[in-house]
Amino acid sequence: MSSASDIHSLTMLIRKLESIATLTNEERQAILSLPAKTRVLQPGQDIARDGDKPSQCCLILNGWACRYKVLGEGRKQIFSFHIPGDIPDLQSLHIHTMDHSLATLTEATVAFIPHESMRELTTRFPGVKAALWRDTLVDAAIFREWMIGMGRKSAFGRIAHLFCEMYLKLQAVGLAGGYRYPLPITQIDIGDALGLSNVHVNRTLQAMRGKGLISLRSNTLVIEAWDELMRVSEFDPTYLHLEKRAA
Amino acid sequence: MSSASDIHSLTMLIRKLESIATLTNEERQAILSLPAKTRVLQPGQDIARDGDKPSQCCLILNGWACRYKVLGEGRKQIFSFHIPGDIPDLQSLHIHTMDHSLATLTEATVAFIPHESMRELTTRFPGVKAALWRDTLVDAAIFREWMIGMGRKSAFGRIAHLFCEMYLKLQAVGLAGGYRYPLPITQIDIGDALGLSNVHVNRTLQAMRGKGLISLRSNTLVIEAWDELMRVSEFDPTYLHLEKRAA
DNA sequence: CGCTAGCTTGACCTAGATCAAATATGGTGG
DNA sequence: CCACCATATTTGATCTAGGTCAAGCTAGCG
Repeated sequence: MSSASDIHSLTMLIRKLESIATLTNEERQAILSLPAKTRVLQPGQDIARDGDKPSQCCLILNGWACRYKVLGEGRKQIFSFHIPGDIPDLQSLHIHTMDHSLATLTEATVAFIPHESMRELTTRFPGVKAALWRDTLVDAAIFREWMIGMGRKSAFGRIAHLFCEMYLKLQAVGLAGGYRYPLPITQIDIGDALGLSNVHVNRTLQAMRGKGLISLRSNTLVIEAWDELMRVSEFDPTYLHLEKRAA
Repeated sequence: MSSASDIHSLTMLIRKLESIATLTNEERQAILSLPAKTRVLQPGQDIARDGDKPSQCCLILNGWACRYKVLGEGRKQIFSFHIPGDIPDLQSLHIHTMDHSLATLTEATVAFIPHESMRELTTRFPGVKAALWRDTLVDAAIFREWMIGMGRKSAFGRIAHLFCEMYLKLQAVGLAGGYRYPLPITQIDIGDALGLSNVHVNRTLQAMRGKGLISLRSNTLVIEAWDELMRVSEFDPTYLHLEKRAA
């Protein structure tokens, strides 16, 4: 059942989908009437675990989450960071067993939407289905871009690329502007995402500060030289497939 | 228009889709009646290039292909290997601009299917649409698994993992069995896929041969110790989401 | 005010890169 | 059948980005 505040929260999903696709008024209305149960989660809490068979999707309303998998001996790989508007486990609609885990990185507000409701929605509105499929494809495009980083870029380029990517993603849903945004994750998280040790992330961040590319204090990232940051990281935003191209 | 030989070729697509989903008789029939233009391509030929806006999908009937992107200074990242039954540019249905390239690795037979025909098919048969969406999601799962390799595994583990993965994928469409398969790619290709230099790929392959895990001569890979290969590469086939689980 | 999670620094080490040259190998044309 | 060529593979020597280990430091919070 949707309450007044849930309706506001589903606006976040509309904003996200409209950053990569176009929706009709009817489709927006239908999304707004999705039933969603909202919960506030603590940082570091698992939302879905490797092996689970979820019966609902989760929409991030506030805070950050990540998808990850742990291997032996404390090795961990983060696959993606998720921000408000994202449905990080959208794939569970079509792939019934989780092959990785999903957890909050910060305190987070999330809305749970039953698969059943999602299926009704996508059956009635093929345009919404297309937008969601497209979202999973953009997701895959981001994975590919991270693969380039881990396969062929230096630590410096990888981190710089991540900072560019998150800026555009946040900006697309109205959560960043003026080349600055809240970055509420640890250097260990950055390392686990990019295949680096926390020590090396730390040293590389200092180098980036030293070159005047960024400043990062108390979880606020300021990009001091956007063009240069894009250049050194070989960042080309095409792969995000944003409808309204940002600066 | 489909000729007799095209009908045979679309069987390959059915086989692939049935490895990850179930199809009704009606759906199989509809797939068989897709129009497809078949062509034979030389090795190393681009099928679609970064920046293109394709109006058709390409189905691999014979040979191998790969998706890749080139950066400056000869650096190249291969994102995926594709084998018969795959539609490597399926995403072009929903993402209109290519953000990477697609090329043959060997001489290859491919069938081109107009987007329009794919759209008709998926509109009439939601089950086929679901199977194709699922295919793009499995694709993304494979990207994630490669990310684990590049981020957190040794060269040895990465190559071993690739060998396990390709065996199950080939087996799923009937192109491998008895722990052996044709591997018609160079050591440079393997390096470009896994983020390694050709020299190091070579040395690692020798180590794998030395340990009696594989043999590889004249483009034929024999897995001499499947269990051990799985173990050293931390290979867990769950992420392939195959309907009929292989050995 | 003290605890704890995160950040920073230093010393040292290693997997894998790079560079350069030598061999295979598999066609091709004669 | 052979000589030739281009493409792969293999080997050796050397180098470096980034890992590992261990110890301080700092800041926010109860």
